Amino acid sequence: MDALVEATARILVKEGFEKASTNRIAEIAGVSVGSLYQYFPSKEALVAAVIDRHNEAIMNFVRAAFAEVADLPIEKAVRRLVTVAIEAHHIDPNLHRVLAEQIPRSGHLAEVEAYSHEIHALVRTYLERHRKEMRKLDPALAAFMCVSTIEAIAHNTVLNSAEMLPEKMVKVLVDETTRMVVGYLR
Amino acid sequence: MDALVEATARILVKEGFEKASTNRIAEIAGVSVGSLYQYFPSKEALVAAVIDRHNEAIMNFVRAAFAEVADLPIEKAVRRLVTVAIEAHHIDPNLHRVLAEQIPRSGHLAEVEAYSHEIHALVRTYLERHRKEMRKLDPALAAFMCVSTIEAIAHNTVLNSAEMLPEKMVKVLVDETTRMVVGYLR
Amino acid sequence: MDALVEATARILVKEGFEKASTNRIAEIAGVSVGSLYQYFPSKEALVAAVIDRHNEAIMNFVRAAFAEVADLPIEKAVRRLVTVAIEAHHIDPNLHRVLAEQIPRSGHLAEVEAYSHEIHALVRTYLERHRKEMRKLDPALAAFMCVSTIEAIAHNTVLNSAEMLPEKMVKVLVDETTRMVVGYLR
Amino acid sequence: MDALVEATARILVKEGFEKASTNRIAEIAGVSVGSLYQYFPSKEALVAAVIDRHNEAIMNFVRAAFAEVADLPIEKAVRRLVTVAIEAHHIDPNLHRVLAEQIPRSGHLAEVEAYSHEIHALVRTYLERHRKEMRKLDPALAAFMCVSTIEAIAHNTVLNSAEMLPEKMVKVLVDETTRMVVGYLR
DNA sequence: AATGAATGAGGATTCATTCAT
DNA sequence: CATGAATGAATCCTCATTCAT
Repeated sequence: MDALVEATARILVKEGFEKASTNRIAEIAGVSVGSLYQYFPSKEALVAAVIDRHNEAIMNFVRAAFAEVADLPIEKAVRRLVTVAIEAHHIDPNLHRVLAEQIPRSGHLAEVEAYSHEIHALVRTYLERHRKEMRKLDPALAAFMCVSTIEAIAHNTVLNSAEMLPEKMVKVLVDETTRMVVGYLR
Repeated sequence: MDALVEATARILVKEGFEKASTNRIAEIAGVSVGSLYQYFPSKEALVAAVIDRHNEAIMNFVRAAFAEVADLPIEKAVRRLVTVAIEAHHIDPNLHRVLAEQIPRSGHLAEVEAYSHEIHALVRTYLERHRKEMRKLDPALAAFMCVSTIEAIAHNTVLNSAEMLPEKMVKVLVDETTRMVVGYLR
Repeated sequence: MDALVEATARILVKEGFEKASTNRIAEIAGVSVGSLYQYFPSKEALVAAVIDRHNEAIMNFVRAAFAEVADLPIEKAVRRLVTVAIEAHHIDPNLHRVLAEQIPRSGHLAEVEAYSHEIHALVRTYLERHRKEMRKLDPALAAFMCVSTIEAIAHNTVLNSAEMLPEKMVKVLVDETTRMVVGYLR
Repeated sequence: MDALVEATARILVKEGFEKASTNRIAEIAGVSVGSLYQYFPSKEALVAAVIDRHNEAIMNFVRAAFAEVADLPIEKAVRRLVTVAIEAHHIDPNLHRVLAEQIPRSGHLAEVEAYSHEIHALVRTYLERHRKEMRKLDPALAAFMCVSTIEAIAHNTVLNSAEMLPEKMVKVLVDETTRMVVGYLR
């Protein structure tokens, strides 16, 4: 039931993980607990479904971006990818935050790491195709550097921006991040 | 009681947050639950104390590093700070991981953000003192970029390195991160 | 539906009473829960059907034995009946055991007692027909004594023999039981 | 807490196993569920305690009887033991019935079988000491026959007598059982 | 007649917190 | 000060039963 995943996400965001009891989730989804357990074998499985749905949504953005960017020169490519990273974090920032907290303890690290690996692989592939535009560097290492940097800036920008930064500087941040990453690669 | 904070940290690391019941913590600390509540008004307060102790330990490293580095040129300073960031993540990586998960849900975000602000301020101060070595840039923005980048790489290196990177590349990583950050600032 | 009774018996034996949910029974029987409730008004009714089927199977043995034995002298008759009692416990020993546990709590004591009465009546009838071969005794009382003794030994032999007795002593046990009962009657 | 065992026994007898929820038991015992779990790790452990208490009470009768009877000739000894068996079944017949149902499914068969073994051993020891009064027979086998017979008659007498027998015939039943068993042994 | 999704009361168990001693 | 027995609300999950299709 899609309503159950939706309800779980909503409660996770609005009331936190502790309040997300299976009975409450079922109630919000408009079904009975019994029905919940007809579709999901455990609370954990429900949370896993939420995580997956969210990650899949993000990955759709990301995969599309890499396709788009495959033949672009690094400056343009990085700019686009940074923009996409920030956009991706805007998909559902509050859910993203809650899930970031829940994932490690929910035993879904494995699934999430699969996405992480995919992103590293995509970056690495791009870097290898465009190695002539860059200085000599180890593709795996460079991928790690780029992913860590872009991901962190996007994460902090979207999740903490009100606290840490003058608002509405996304354009500037994209510029800066692009500069940092491209400077590093060249 | 310091033993209580220690016991909490130990259980958090060894058995996870779910197993860290107040009764269990008191038992490990060698006192009674009653005594626990004599010193800490709630479980949350105990966790807060653990968070604080850990952050204080990290901040000691960090503050010392900034003192050390205040007059160094940016290349040397950044290299030292990156090294310290990685070392700081090594203080108690498992506890760090658990706390990173617990903090947002424990309502202690505020305390943690104070440390975050302090670090941003330290970086910003350094950058302002050394602005002649750099291109023209907004100190707050540059601080945000540097802290995000260094913190992310240190975090990912220490917590996930086995998964993502060939081991024992700390030296290389410090070089690369330094290059990225310095390249960005200049 | 006979498949339902069969499925119930199978689950009762293989997975125990706790696992025998109506949904599971229906699944094993290859029908839907709805169909189950078309044929049996409740889970209890299903269990009752299993009990009945099992008791009927046993009673067929027993009735046949009494017919066979009606004109035999007591020594031969008792030997035959003891043998049959043990054979009857071999029909489906595991089901027998599970049902022995379930019957009292399932509220089917009444049905089972009807079979018990029938057996007592059969014994009593035999004893009355053969009273010349015996000492003077109250037929009801003697029937109670004989049935209790034979049933208990057959039950313990089949259900616990591995624990309590050297194996393969059935022949000896029949001899002994016959001796005890005949000695009592004469 | 003894009140908990008592409450469990009472509920088991008065309302059946299905109604014996831990919350209900705690309520009847006059404590909270939490306290129940302070003393017993699970519902099963509580039931085990009830079983043990009941078996211990019975075994006190039985052990005393065997001590008393050790040097008596078989006629007197058997009469006494039969009487004690019936008395023992009178200790708490309703509880006895419920437990007889619960034991096999509660996984406490092992404990109960220990008592069974003890009784067989006591009988066997008696028989060996008095073998001169009897025909030649295998002590283990004879013990099995005697225990099965006496136990069954006592059980049926106490638990089903209203259904199966004219009441108040205990004296007669003791006579008959003694006759049957002594006749068998001699 | 058959289906199987939906129901929801109920059960075992945990744990932060209190308070009489 | 310290203790730890006692509390009971809250949680996850099961299962007999119903009923719209």
